[in-house]
Amino acid sequence: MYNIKEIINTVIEGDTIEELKKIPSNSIDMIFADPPYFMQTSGVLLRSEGTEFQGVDDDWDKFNNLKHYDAFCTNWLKECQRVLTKDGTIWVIGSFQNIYRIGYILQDLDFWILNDIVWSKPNPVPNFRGTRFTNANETIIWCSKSKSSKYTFNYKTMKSINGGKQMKSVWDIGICIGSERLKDEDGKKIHNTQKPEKLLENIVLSSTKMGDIVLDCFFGTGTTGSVSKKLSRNFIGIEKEKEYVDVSIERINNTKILPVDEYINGELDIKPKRVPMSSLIEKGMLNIGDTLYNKDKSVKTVIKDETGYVDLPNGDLTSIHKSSGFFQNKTNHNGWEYWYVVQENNLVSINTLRERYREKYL
Amino acid sequence: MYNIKEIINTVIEGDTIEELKKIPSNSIDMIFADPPYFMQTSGVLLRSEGTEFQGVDDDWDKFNNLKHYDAFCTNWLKECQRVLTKDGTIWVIGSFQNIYRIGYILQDLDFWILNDIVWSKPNPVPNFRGTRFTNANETIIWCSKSKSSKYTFNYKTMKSINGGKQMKSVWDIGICIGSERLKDEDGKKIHNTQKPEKLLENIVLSSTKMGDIVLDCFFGTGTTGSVSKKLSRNFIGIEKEKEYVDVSIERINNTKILPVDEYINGELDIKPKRVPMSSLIEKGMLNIGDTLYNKDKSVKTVIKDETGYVDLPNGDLTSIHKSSGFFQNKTNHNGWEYWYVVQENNLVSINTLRERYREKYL
DNA sequence: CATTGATATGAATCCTACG
DNA sequence: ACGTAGGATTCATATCAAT
Repeated sequence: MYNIKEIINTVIEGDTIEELKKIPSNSIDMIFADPPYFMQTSGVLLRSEGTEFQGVDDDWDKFNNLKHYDAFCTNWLKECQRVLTKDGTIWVIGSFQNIYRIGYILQDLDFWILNDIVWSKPNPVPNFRGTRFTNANETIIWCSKSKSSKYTFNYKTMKSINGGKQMKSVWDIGICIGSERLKDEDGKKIHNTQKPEKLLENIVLSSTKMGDIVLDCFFGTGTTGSVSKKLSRNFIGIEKEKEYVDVSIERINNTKILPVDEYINGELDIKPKRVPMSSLIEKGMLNIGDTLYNKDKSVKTVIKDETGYVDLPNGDLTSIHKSSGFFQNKTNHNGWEYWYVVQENNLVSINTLRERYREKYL
Repeated sequence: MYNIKEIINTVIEGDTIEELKKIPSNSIDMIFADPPYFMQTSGVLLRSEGTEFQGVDDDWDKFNNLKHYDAFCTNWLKECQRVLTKDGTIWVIGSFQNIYRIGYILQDLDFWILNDIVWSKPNPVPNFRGTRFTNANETIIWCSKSKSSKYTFNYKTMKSINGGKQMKSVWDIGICIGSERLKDEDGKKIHNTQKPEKLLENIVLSSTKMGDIVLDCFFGTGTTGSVSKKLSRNFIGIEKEKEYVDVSIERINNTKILPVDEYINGELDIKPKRVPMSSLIEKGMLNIGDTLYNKDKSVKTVIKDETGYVDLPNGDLTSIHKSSGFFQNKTNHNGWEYWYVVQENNLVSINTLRERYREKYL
């Protein structure tokens, strides 16, 4: 069994399942997995001008049949579930050839699907023969370890990155080409399925915090490691092929850690400490007997006890939240934004008092 | 067992699996299926202003667990496979809650996936609580009955509709709202999951020919029937709920058949009849012993026999296609466009001779 | 009539820290 | 583990009223 501290920010050369078995349980915050797709391609595919299209024809993508592929995936996904912390999440990318096997197995293992992200490619490989729609998408399934996991999702960070709108499950990202694509001395691509960094940036920024441990058990050229380093996360890579291990280590060594900004440190998603009404009363910022008003003073109530409960017209005692809901005839309620109090002849929001409390005492 | 002619362009009220069993084998050209998604929602979901979101809470979407759902889907998908013609195709739509069950079962039943289409929604329901990425996509899996099916795909029709570019597997289509959404007298939506007609238009136009029989075994409000009628295809609907049956019949009666155009009749995808070299020789348009040249006359060969085989420099006999490939040092080859023959002192493309043959004899 | 603004709503696995 | 209270949360489009 590995000591987790000794394998952090390293690439382990070895078989995915064998190496996963050596990682301690409940030690990994997030996993990204880009397994073999089992493309089941056969023969050569020619472009219309007669040249040969270089698709995925690697030995690592060969399986005897779907059932073998299922067994393989069940094995490594079980180990992934074991090594994840209880609130950890896993992302698995695939295409129509394999993603239905992956999704089915994930559900059978009681992973809980949070989203299925569509990687929509503006520049996909066209369908050379005109036999189908251009296959312009891959799917990334995002799951928590279990239904009850309190997973990390940096909602406001992603909303801000997305120009102030909720980020959707469809991501338009170009395939990995140009200078980002790793090539050997002859200019030949080193790996057939290198993923674009933008894809991993979205994944890492949305589902991890600074300092988290990200595991990629099909490391390839190390995109996950490089992006994790850039964004001040820790990574662990597992990769079977020595050639890829060497390439990824060099790539990560050449990667610079970015200056920490509000997206990287996730400050937009830090939740302020909770403040109960009783704390304001305890500090004398509010008092039992104080009258609370809504903004236009058309509604009022009185603080009745040290917990901050107020009275309703029928005499019931209840929280500032329930009471604000009652007076607005709504089922929800945020009393902090509804109620005001008169202090020194000014109408002051109790939310303002809460902010003062946080500044002074937290 | 139904007589297929008697159920064409009708809506059958009844249980999906029971009614499918009464449809003759190998009788249906295309199936569109929009099964229950088994959403597994619970409780109420409130918008931030406090009103309740009206999601899918119909009895037809309730199952005990995933295994029951799997068994249900296996049953109806098996019947679908039986009723499809050998070259028939099926489209099944779903969301992340169920589509991995569907895709897995389809593959286990030896359906052959042709594409997974992403229905990308510009106007999805937002995530009210900020807990995930906005779920902005559904998936439609398109399969042929078997790997060897010679399925219909109107490639050029779809390319033309798409402004001259190959149509991709990602479709941007808005959800069904406004006047297209069927409502009752009180203005309430009749069905919780009515699909947009644009979606079905793409499906019907791409994968069927005029006059084909389209089956929808979860007919709902009859979008499939209405679109099929508009586009001069035949439909059969199966629907359990009498309310939906009545609504769909009225809807289809009010649907007008569109004037047949080049998209509806699929003329862009009509393939010219194949003409063997032997036919041109038989009709005396070419003769054994004729010399064939490439366009600049730098390469030549001679027709050696009645099948139209020509000789290579090494003496081998081979087809016009293989030989044109040989001289261009390519693995592919279209001999019709490469070779010319001298007739009445003019260099004439053998492709021109083929066109003359088609005009005269086909 | 054109424009602006308020309101309604759609396949949704939609909260969580603390006691 | 479970109940409770604190507290956070939406986008595109259609319709209709008001200007």
